[in-house]
Amino acid sequence: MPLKRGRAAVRRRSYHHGDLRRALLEEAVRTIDAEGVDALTLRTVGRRLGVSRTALYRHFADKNALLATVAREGFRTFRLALVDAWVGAGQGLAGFEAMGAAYVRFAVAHPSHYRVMFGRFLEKATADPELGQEASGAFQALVDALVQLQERKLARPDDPRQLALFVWAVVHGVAMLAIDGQLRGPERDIDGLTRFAIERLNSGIAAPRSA
Amino acid sequence: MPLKRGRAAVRRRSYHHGDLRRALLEEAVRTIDAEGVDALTLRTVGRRLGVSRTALYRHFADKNALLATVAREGFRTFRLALVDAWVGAGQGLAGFEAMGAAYVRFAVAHPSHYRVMFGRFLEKATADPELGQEASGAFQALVDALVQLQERKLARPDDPRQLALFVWAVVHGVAMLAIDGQLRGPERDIDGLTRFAIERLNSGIAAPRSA
DNA sequence: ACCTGAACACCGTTCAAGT
DNA sequence: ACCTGAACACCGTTCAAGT
Repeated sequence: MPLKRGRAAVRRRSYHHGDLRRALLEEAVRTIDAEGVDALTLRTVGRRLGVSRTALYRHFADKNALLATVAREGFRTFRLALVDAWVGAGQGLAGFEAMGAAYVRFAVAHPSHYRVMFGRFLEKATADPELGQEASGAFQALVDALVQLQERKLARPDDPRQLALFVWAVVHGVAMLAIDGQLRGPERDIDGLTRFAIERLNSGIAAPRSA
Repeated sequence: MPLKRGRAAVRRRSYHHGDLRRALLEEAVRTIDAEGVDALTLRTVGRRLGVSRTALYRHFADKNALLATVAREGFRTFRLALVDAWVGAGQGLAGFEAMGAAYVRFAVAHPSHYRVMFGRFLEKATADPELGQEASGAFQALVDALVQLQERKLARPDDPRQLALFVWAVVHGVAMLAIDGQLRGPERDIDGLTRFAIERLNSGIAAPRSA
């Protein structure tokens, strides 16, 4: 089969002195998003890139390190999506709502990737400090938004980190229920719950009128 | 090694005509709670019970079926814990708060078990309808409580299922953040966030005064 | 420097065979 | 009915060897 050989050779050449690390990462993300984490095997990734199944060890310590990097990159694009929504909607309460919607949208669009980012987070984070940093960055985007809301008297003057953790828990909870398939049947649509949650959330963290 | 043989024989006899299914289930839960889902291998479970590694297939279709049953039993004790807290605190708002605290407490006490219950729920649920029923039962305990709060004018007169989904998302979010190790460092203690979340939650779902 | 191929110690699952 | 043991097709990882 010269045709197949030829194609493999082309692939091979392009990574042989190209960025195999980058290619491995992208292939991993592709597999995870399409088939889930369990479907990710180092052997398959290697085969798809036309590379031996152990070539990966030149670029990552082990499979866990690969997953940690996948999670790290996930947090980076996640943060960008959140900030984009916040800025795009002109900040303030509208920005806050847009950010919440963007949060859930990201999780629903990339459920498996999202799960890698949050599942058994601690173990991966201690092994890869940069992952912890990226995650903190995403969280910080939320804190920043809340601080601004507080300055404009649009949110309660509680500790902003405490407030942010609460908000995070709410959207994280909605996202997890959504991607784990718990939102089925009547009155369990994701968008409906997201809107409702953000509305009730706003009411829960709103600044008291008497203040 | 006659001593070891003797002990194995005793073990063997007790399950040989005993309830191996039950024993397998309990051993699985024990391993999951102690070492996590990934550490659960059919071979180890069999070895620990002094039984061949394929004996399990007489009682469960496969490993997934075992996990689905583990999840199902988890939902049962989970529901009981929630109802206990609700009733024990005399229902009403105090009962609602107790139920929320009990929710997070259960997840923190059995993180791996909790993860099995909620992780990739849909696939397991469709394979095991009884699992879906138990999960719905736990959810229903929450709906029932909210309906009662509404009757006493202690909660907004929204659709109780929508309200329940929101509340569920909040406590599920707090629980997930807690067991995934995201609540570390200053002002990230679990109890503090739980209390804060329930308080803000109450404020978010409270009945409007003008009603 | 980067990659390969054989080898190792694990998996879940199947199935003919035992009692 | 219930359980076993060998066998199969998979894993991640290691390591000597190639270029």
